[in-house]
Amino acid sequence: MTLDPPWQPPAWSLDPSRPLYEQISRLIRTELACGRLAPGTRLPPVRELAVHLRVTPNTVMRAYVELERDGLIQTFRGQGTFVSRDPSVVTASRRALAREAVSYVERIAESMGMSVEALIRLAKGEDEGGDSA
Amino acid sequence: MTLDPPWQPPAWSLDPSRPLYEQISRLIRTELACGRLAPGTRLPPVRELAVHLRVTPNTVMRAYVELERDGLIQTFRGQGTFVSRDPSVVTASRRALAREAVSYVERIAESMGMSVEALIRLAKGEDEGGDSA
DNA sequence: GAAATTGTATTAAGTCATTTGATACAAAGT
DNA sequence: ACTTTGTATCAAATGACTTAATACAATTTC
Repeated sequence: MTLDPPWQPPAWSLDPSRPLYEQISRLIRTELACGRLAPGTRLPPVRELAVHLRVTPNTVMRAYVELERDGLIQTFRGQGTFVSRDPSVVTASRRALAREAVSYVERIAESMGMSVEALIRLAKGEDEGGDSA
Repeated sequence: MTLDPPWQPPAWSLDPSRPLYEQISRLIRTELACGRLAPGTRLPPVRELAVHLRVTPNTVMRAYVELERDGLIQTFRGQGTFVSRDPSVVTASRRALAREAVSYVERIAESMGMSVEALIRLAKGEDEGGDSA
């Protein structure tokens, strides 16, 4: 019995706007955070994922290294790459992604001199003033 | 009577993480959006701002071109560069910045399979489940 | 009109991160 | 042994960004 494909990336979302290795690691990060990638799941071998994503094994490797540096995955020579079995890394990853995104809007909101809530309201279409009364 | 400095950038916030011209245009965009840069205000000459920011006139020019392409500023040879007098561009710029930031979090939230509100709550520290009752 | 100011255009070069491509080695499984 | 898989290294190509220098064009100022 041959090994069945361990996990397939959900979509072809690699664009040249940002580094490929970053997009790859972010993709896996997200899949892990939302539970579509269960703890302990085996990831595709670097060579295989490289072919699938049309990049060099080196590039996939760079993404894997980054993920392992952050404790999200573990690699074993000859065996493969696996999502960490520690369930806390999932929640940690969720938090990290959430914090990253939210702190981004917070930065923008602050530079524009408004609250995040106001920023969202503004984006959604309501007027901006607040002093219309 | 000599021309007094038209407008001075608020802070030295140029880092190598992103393109310089992008940071410059974003800076002006933000200043315009939050009203610190009034319509019709004259911007520093490319050469002057270049010296002030320690970059090449070319780089400042690239930022100005980008801003003019979006209708936020207008340039006149021999006169200088001015913020558009059209007050609607301010509100449009506000909206654009807000939309950009919010759509970013929306994208992240969606990829994580949650709402923006939940994402913010998660980032702020409360638990994620919601089934804790 | 001459000079200064300011925007615009062009060209060559240099820097840097990213990516490729190739190759070799190391550890685990069969 | 042989295959699979991760790891390491190196040279090269690519491309975006930035610098630097220079010249030209329009407007203001003298």
